[in-house]
Amino acid sequence: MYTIGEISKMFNLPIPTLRYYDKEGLLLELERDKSGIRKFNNQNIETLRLIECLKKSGMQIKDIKEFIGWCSLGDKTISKRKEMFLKQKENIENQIKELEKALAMIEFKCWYYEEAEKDGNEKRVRTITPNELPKNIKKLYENAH
Amino acid sequence: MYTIGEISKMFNLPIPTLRYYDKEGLLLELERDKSGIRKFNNQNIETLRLIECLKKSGMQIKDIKEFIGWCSLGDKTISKRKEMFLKQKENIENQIKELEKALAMIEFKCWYYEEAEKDGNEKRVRTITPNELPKNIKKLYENAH
DNA sequence: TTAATACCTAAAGCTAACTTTATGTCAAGA
DNA sequence: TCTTGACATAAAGTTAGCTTTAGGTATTAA
Repeated sequence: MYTIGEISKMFNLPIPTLRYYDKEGLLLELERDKSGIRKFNNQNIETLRLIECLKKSGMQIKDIKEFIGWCSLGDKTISKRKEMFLKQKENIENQIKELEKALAMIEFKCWYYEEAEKDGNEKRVRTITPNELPKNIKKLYENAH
Repeated sequence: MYTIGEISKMFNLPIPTLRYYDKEGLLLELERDKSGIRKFNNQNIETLRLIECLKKSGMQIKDIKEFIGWCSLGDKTISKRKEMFLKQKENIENQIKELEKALAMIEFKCWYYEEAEKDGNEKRVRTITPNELPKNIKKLYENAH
């Protein structure tokens, strides 16, 4: 059993954030001692790990809460929960694709400014047409557009 | 030259959002006609493409604005701009790594609920120890932890 | 000439996800 | 006994990034 301070260090989350998650209904099974102090068990830690993962993948608190609610309704919500994870999987895959497109653009810009820095100005590099670009840079340019 | 309505459709951004970007100083070189109507040229469109990319990669408006400011200061800010893109490149690479970790966790959960759905309950799948997991699933589990 | 449409501004409003503040309880050490 | 530190609550405040509202101008179509 862990106190809120210990969990705060464990997950690198401020104590008020943990209390906020609790208030929002993300930690349904969280117990208290006789004087009202929160006691986190391994189950709660697993839940927090999942919350961490879902948040990192961009899911909103209210949707995480909905999922947590389903969990507490037992076996009859298994399909719903599976569907949610399948959707979230697609979601993350799309995010990764989008980031990879952005990365191509940024890498092109890195090259661009590398050249400009060598020249001391942007004159030459600014007027290069896509066809004159080095092969690898051309690829970046195309991926970004 | 394009009107704000045309640009709105082109980028799939609401008109007020474009006006907001302008107000925030993200579209420094934006011209107006005699009656004050915004006229977007190809340069502005390039800027919007970059804004789109930087936003997609999680950069804040105020930082994009700072960068736009550097651009208007000419050659003496070339190194600064290069550094910004190098930092942003790392940033995106980290985001992708984080998303891949989250993806492993989510894929594990997909498998978990697939099994639970077959069984009609979570009993069996819940009590499987990491070592008993199928090889490919074990990998997901480990990547996620 | 009027009505619709597309533009304009300033300012207020909104939402998510915290974060801060003010106030209070409780247990342990000096 | 008193103070310190870790916990608690409710409620107000914060921030980013829009979005909506209210009111006005200018051009075109009937």
